[in-house]
Amino acid sequence: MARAAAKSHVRADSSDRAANTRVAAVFGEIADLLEVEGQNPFRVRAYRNAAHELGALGRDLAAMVAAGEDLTELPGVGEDLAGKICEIVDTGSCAALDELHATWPASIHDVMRVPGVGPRRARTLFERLAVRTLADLHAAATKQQIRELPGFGATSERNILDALAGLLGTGRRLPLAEARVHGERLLARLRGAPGVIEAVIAGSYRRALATVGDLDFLVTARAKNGAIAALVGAPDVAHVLAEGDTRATVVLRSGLQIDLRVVGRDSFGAALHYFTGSKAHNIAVRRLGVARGLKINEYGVFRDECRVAGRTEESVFAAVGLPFIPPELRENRGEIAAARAGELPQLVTSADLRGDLVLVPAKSEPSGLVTAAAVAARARGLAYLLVVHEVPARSHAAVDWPARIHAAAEACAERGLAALQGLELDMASKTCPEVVVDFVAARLSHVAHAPAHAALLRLVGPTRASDEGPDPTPLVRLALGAALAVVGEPAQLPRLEPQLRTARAEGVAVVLGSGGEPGGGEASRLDLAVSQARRAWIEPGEVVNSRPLAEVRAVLARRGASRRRAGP
DNA sequence: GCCGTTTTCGGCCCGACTGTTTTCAGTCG
Repeated sequence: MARAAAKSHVRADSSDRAANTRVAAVFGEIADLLEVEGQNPFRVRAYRNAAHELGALGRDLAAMVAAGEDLTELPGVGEDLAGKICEIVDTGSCAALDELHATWPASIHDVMRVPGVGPRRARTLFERLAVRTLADLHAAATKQQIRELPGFGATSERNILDALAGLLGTGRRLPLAEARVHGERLLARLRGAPGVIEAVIAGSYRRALATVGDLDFLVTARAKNGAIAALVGAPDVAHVLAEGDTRATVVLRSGLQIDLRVVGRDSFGAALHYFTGSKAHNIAVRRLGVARGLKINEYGVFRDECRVAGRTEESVFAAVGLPFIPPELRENRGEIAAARAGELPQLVTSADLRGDLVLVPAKSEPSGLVTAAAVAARARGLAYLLVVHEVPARSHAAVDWPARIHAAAEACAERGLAALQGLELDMASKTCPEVVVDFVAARLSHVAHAPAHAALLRLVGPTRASDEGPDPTPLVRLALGAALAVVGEPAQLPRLEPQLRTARAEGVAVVLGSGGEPGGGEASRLDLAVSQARRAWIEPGEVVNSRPLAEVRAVLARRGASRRRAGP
C-alpha cells in the first residue's frame, strides 16, 4: 500500500485532471461491456452515472486519493467504485475491465455506437458473425450476412451501411452561434406550419451550451397539424431517421441532427422542462417528484392518474417545491439545492449591461471599427464603450497612437457614447507606447508576469473551438484586483464558461463584451458572452460593465492610477 | 452498483419509433 500511495502522490503533482478522464473512460467502457454481456441494467447505469459525474468533477481525483479522502462522498460512488477509483489511480488499470476484455474486444465499443446498433445487436453480431470492428461490420453488411440474423433484416443492413458511410449525421458538435442560424430558419418554418401554436428550441441550445450536438424542437399544436410534415419536408433535410405522429428525427445536409416533438398545449411546460434537460437535472427533479408521490414526464406532473401541473415550466418546478430555475443552470451542479434554499443567483441579463467592449487590432483603422460598434451599442441602448487598442508585441512601423486614440474618441462622441480607452499589451511586449489613456490592459496566453499596472486582463489561446484548454485558474487569478475581459467570439465560446466559473470562484470581476466584431446576421457576440456568464452563475454585480461609467472608471483606475501614462 | 423526507431492501425515468414480428425487442433521447 505504501508503494501505491507513493505512486499516486507523484501523479497528484500534475496539475491537470488526467486521472479523472482516465477513471471516467474506464467506467464508461465497463458500462458498455456489461451491457453487451446483458448484465443488470441498473448496475450498468451505476457505472455510467459515475463516469459522467467524475468526468465533470471539478476536483482532481488523483489528489483526493493521495490525500486519503473519502471517495464515497462523491455522487454515484459507493464502496465498490471507490475501490476501483483507487486501483485505477494507483495502477493505471482495472482488473474488472481486464476480465471483461478476456471475453469482449475493446473495439466492440465502436460497433455498438453505430446508430441503430446497440449493445444487444453488437453482441449478436459478435457471436454469430465474429464482428469485432467497424471494418468487420462493413464487410458483413456488404456480404449481406447481417440480414440473415434473427432480429435483423434487409432494412437494418441498409441502415448500417448508410451509418458507416457517414450519412447519418457527422456526430460533430456545432458551435452555438452556428446552430442558431440553422435553428432560427427551421423555427420560422415550423411556426408557419398549419395548426402550430408555438415552436421553441429546447435542449442544450436553450441551456446555451457553447456547442450543441443536435437541436431539439418543441411544438405545441392542435390535434391535426402540419409540424412533422414541415420538418421532414424542409429543403435542407438529407435523411429522415424517424417520422411518427408526435415526433420526428432528421439529419440536415450540414450533418446537424434535428429532433422534433409535438405536444398538446396543456403539456407545454412539462415538455419544455423535459426536453431542455440536462438529463442529470431532470433525473434529480423527478426524484424530488417521486418523494412527493408525483410522476413527472413530458406530458405533465401526475398524482396517480390525475394531472396536477405541466402547462408551464413554473408549474412543474412549483409541484416539487422549487422556484423557476433558469435553463443555463440546469446541469445538476448545485442548482436544485440552491433553489430549495432560496439561494439561486440573480443571473446577469443583456439588459443589465450599460457598455460594450471593443477590441481594435493594431492593423485596423480605429474609426470604422469603433463607429460600427458605437452604432450597435446605441441600438441596444448602451451608454459607453470600453475601447481596447491592441499593441503588437513588436512594432515594425511607427504608430501614431495619439491619432488612433483621438479617432476612436471622435467615433464614439459622434454617436453620443462615452468612451474609456486603454492600451492592451501583449505579454511579450518589450515596448510601451507613450500616450495618455484611461487604463492599461494585457493579453495573456500562459502564466507569466502580468503587468502589475494592467487593469483589464484578457486570456487568449489556441482557437480550436472544441478545445476547452487547460485549467484557467492560474491565469484568472492574475486578474485579482483587476478585471477579466471576456469576449463572445464564437470560436472561443467553449473556453469562456471555465474562465467565468473560475472568475466567480476567485472573486474576479469580469467585463462582458462583443469585441466589436461586425456581427452581420449572426448571433450577437455580446449576447453570447452573457449566455456563458449565466452558465457560470454570474450576477450583475460581478460584471463591471453593468455599472455606470464613473464606477467603471474607478474600477479600472484602481490599478495603475499612477501609470495612467503608459510607458517609461 | 448506488441510495434513502415511505427505505439497509427494493427500487432505480419512461415513452416513441422502427423493424421484424404476428405481439414485441431493441434503440434512442
